[in-house]
Amino acid sequence: MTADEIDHEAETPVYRQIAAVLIADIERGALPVGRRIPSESDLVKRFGVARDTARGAVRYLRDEGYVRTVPQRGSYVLERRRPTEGG
Amino acid sequence: MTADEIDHEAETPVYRQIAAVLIADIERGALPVGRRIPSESDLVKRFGVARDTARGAVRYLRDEGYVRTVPQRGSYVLERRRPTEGG
DNA sequence: CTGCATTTGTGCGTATGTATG
DNA sequence: ACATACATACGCACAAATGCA
Repeated sequence: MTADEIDHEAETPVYRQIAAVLIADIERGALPVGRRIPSESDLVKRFGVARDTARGAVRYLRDEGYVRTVPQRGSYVLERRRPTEGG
Repeated sequence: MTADEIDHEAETPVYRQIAAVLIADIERGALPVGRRIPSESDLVKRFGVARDTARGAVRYLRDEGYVRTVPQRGSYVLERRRPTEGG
C-alpha cells in the first residue's frame, strides 16, 4: 500500500491506516523480528503524510507492543506483541 | 543579512528567508556559478537557526534549481536554474 | 594507511501554530 | 474542548564520505 491507498476521508485515522499496513507487513513476515521498520521520513515519503502523522503510526505500533523505538536509531520489530485482550 | 535580520514572527518561514538571502547572493554574483554555498553549519552559525532550518533553505534552493548538492561535499551554484513557470 | 576536521545523510525527541471535524 | 493532520522549527546523536596533513 502506498500514498494512493490512503483514504483521508475514511473514518479510520490516517495514522491507523499506516499502522495497519506495517502490522500486516509484520504479521506476514515482510518485517521479521529484529528488523527495523521504515523510518518516519520513509513513511512521510511513502504515504505522503506529515511527519506528525507518520509518528502517530509508529507510536501506535509501540503502544500495541509490535515494536521498540530506540532514540536516534529507529523502531525494531519485537518477538511478541503485548496482548490487548488475551488473544 | 545575519541572525539579527531573521524575523521569526514573519509569515514567511525562516528557511525561506534564509533561502532568499542566498538567492540574492547568487543573483548578484556574490555566489558565482560553480561556487560552493555556505555549509549547513555555516548557516546555523550565521543565522542562529537549527540545522533542520538551514537544511530547509538548501533544500529549497535545490528544488528551485539554484544549486546541486554533492554528499559530503556541499552545494554548488548551477549555471541556470530550473524554470518554475516559464520565466 | 592513519588521524582529524568538514559536510551531508539519517533518525528520533520535542514544541508551536494553524486548520478541520 | 478534543483528536487528527500538516508545516515549521529547535535539539541531539551517529553514520558515511570526502579532503588534507
